[in-house]
This record gives sequence, C-alpha cells and structure tokens, in this order.
Amino acid sequence: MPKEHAALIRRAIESAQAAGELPAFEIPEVRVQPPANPELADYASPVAMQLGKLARKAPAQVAEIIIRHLPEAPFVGEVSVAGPGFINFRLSEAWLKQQVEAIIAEGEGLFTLDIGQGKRAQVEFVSANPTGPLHIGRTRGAIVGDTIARLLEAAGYTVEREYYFNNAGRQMEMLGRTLQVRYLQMIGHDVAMPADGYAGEYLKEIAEELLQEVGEDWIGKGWQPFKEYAEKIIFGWIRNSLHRLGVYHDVFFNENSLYDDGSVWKALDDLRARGFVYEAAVWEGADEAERAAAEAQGTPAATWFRSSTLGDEKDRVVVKASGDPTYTLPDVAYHVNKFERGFDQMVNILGADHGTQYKTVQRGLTALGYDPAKLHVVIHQMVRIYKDGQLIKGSTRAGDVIPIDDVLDIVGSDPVRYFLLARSTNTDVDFDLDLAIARNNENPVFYIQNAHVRCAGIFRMADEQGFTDEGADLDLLGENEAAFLRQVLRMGEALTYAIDEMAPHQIAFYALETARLFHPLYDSVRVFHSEVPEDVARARLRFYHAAKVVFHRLLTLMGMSAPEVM
RNA sequence: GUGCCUGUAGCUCAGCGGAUAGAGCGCUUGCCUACGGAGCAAGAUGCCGGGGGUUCGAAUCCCUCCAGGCACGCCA
Repeated sequence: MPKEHAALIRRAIESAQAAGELPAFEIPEVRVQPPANPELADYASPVAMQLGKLARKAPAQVAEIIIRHLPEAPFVGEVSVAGPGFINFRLSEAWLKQQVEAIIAEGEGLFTLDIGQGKRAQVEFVSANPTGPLHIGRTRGAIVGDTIARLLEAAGYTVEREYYFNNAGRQMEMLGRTLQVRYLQMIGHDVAMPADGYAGEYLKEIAEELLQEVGEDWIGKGWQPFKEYAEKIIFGWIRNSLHRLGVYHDVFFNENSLYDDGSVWKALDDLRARGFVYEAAVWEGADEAERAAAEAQGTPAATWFRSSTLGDEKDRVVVKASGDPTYTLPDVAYHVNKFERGFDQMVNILGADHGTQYKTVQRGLTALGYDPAKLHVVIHQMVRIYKDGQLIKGSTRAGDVIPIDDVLDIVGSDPVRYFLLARSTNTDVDFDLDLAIARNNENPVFYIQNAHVRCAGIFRMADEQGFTDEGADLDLLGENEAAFLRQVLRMGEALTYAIDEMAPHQIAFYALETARLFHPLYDSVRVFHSEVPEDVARARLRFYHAAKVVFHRLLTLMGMSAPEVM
C-alpha cells in the first residue's frame, strides 16, 4: 500500500508544480509508512517536511497544496495534515471490507510478490559435515535458511535449497578412526582413543549398532570402512532431524565432486594465471622474525594466495607443503561453481564462527573476477545453551553438544522453529533448556497458532448448524474487523522488508502482532450469539474465513503447523 | 592487537531517519451462562551503555570511549 500512496503523492506534486503552486524542483523519494501510533493514520508521509526547504514554504502549507492536488483512488479515505507537516491517510473503510474477498481468493498464495517472478534463487544452508548429530547452533542456521527460502518463494522466486558437505579429509578420517577404536573397545581390545578423536557418546552408540550388524568380522579392517559406516549413520541422523523440523534440501553437493571434475585445481590455475599465487615457506609480507623462525625450523614451501592485495591482513595458504589444499581452495571452487550456475539470487547462511574465514573465499572470488556482493551472506550469531543454569560448550569434537533431537523430543518442532526465528540473526541467543521445557505453554508460538484454531472452531460450529458464509454482505462488518484488515494489508510490506534485509525474524514479529490484534476481536466480534442477526453473522463468518487464510499463510511461511484444534 | 556482532522495561527481545520508544514473559487487579480460556480488560516499570557530531527531526547515520560475544592455523 505505501507504494500506491507514494505514487499518488508524486502525481500530486507534479500537478501542483504544473499549476505553479509549487516551484519546479526534482521530486525526492516519497516515503510513506504506517505511523508508530495507528490512531494517527493508516499511512503517513513526511514528504512535505523534506520539501519545505525546496519549496520555500512552511511544511504544513506544502502538505495542504499536495492534498489539494491528490488524484482520486478507491482505497483512499480521509486525508489530513498533522503534527509538523505529516500527510496522513486513512484507508477507505468500504474498500477495506471488500478486501476480505481478495484474501480468500488468494488463499495460500496470499501476498505472493512479483519481485522474484521468473527468477531463480539458491539458498545454501546447514552444510554441516557428517561428524556428529545436528546441534542447536546448526539448527539456527537451518531455520534461518529455510525461512529465507520460504520468503523468497513468497517473493515469487523458484528456490533451490542446497547442502554442501565434505565427507573426505582429516576430520572424517578421525571420525573413522574413533569409531574403529570404539568398536574394538567394545569387543574387549585395549586400544586408546586417538588424540584428536571424537569423544562424544554417539560414537559408542554407532559402534554398538555396528557390532550387532557385523559381529567381530571387522577386527582386521582399516579406518576407511568405519568412516563410511559412521558417515552413513550420522547423515541419517542429520537428515532425520531436519525432517522433523520441516527442513528439506533439493541438492546435496559433495565437495569431492570438485576434485573429481578438476575444478579445485582449475581454481588454483586461474588464480595463478591472474598473478595471485606463489610458492614460499612464509608469506611475502612476513617480518624478519617470522622468516628467521621458518628458516630455523626448515619450514617447507607451501602455495600462497596473495589475498593481502585485496584487503586481507596477510596472505593465506591454499595448498599445504604436503600437497593437499586447505579448505579455502575447494570452497572457492565451490562458489565459482555456484556463480556459474546462473542464479539470479544467491544466499548463504553461516554461523558467526565461519564469518571471518568466509572473507578469504570472497577475496578468492574477487581475484577470479566474480562479484562476491552478488552472493548474500547471512551470518547469524551463536546459540548458547544453558542447562541447570550451566553454560554448555558446543564442541562436536569434545562431545559435549546437545543433539537437537533431544530438544525436539521435549518441546517439538514449532517452538524450536519459532524461538530460533524470532530474533535478529545479529544477536546471540541464549537457549535455556529448562525454560524451554517449563514454559512451553506460554510460548508466543501457541498464541499465534491459537488464532488459527479459533477460526477453525467457528467453522466447526458453522458446519454443525449448517450455516455458511456464502453471499455475505461485507458492508455489515464493523470497525474492529476493519482494523484487523488494515494490519493484514501490511503483510506485503512485512514480507518485502524481511526479504530486502534478509531479516526473517520480521515475519515472526508480524505474526505475533497480527495475533495480538485478532484475539481481542474474537472476544467481542461473535458469530453465533442470540443477539447477532443472521446477515451480520454471515458477514462475520466470511471475515473469519479470511482471518483463517491469513494465519495459515503466516504459519506456513514460518514452517510451523496450523492446527485445527489445540 | 585486528575484523565482525551486541548493549533499549525486572527478564527475553522488536523498533526500516519521523509524531507520546513497543511486544512477550513476570508482577497487580478484575472477567468464565463464553463460536475450545494456550483467552480478554485495566495497571506499574525506561539518562534507548557514556560523550561528541550530522539533520527540520537520531534508539536509528558518523566519530570516540566503556562493557560483552565470535573469529583471527600449512584445522574444516
């Protein structure tokens, strides 16, 4: 709606200029927003205050002139000047009530925007390597990523959800070796854990499963089959956890494929061709002390990426002296692959602990001639878990993580989703397990869902009485219903803003606000009551039909269930 | 030390350069003849971390200081 109002104001200014009532000047961007206090107006524009200087008139006077030239529009009700020069708009109440039909007609596609029409978007998220069960930090990324994907779909994009993983390398070898040790220990061998092994209990569980499956046949085997076995089980866990949260991926991209098709080494060659690669024991900008230390230790030469020329504080190793690439090189190759797939919009969800490292990848892309700004990186801050008032450190290696499944067993998917969604990605989250369990009856999530339940309840009652909302006269609706419809009409703005800013928490707050408006209304605007005439009841039933559509849409956007009964 | 994030009600957090800074939880007091009460109504609570600046207008933008989180590997 603000766009429509802004267009009207713009035309009014042009018309006033043509009539000589305002001097000629270039019209600045016309801003229109709902004011903080809804009693003042439905939408307000401060444009007259900005124009005061340009027009050399008092802002209130400019506002008057603009209003006089305002073209007619069906949605415009009362227009007035207020405060220091705001132009205040009311929506036409008659027009507003008719929006009930539009909402019902749009149904699940309610407020689908056209900004992504015909465009392809990709969201990469979770991307946890299969070294342990999904924990809450990764789950935050999963919820943020999935919700952004849903928002992009609501914006009209065709969205691909991708999970990037690495099932090779040292980490996975350690996983295999740890399982091997656990397996051998289980059948009575006295073997010690590897120094960097995975201490978590879950590998004992896997060892037990393995023992039941193969007996003692694997005693003489190397670590590789153990790694494969662990990977298979753990990936199953992760997928199952995501499934429980309503999160799905279209593509699982294996880092190995980048070695198989040569793109890792091609990325290195391309960097070299552009002059960003050299071989040395220490980086070019190293001081005397570093050089001397390297020489004394006989550090062998590695392959460096000259990232310092792109704003980095130092160069980074891309191929170790051993000949193996560091994480950077395949990661750059992966992103090149993404860019080459030609998405119109790319989003990558990362935890704060990966934020700094990602900058090296961005510099790699820049070096190769890609614009990293085309990939929108959403970095969410950390999730800290408290249990019995104690902070639980989240190290997979040390084994002190809490699998998200344990939380899901207790509180279920909807509260977990809402809790992780309903705050800005920029803030740290303290997840108090005891509180989550104890307070699950007071979670706002139920408040929102209950709005949907109440709508459904009215329709159950209507069915019993054989009463329908066909042929309702919407003019019979009252002010409360109109106020609710005003809020509903802001959903498009909420979605647009959430997508522009990649701020999915906006939708959670919008949903809560909308429910907050609904419940008092439900209390006073009754359908089935001896004092409500039949034609009014019919109009109200039609209204609740629209409200049900709204809450269903909101809950679906957040990946939450829209229950018919609580 | 450097980079990123944060500091708003007792707690957890919204707040997109605009009007009297908001919500949930908790607290106080009312409301069940009630379309499922996981509800409704009323009430209390704020040097928006400190200090400068930009602007007609700053919680919001810039600078600086203080406090906290994360990251700064030839780990991934």
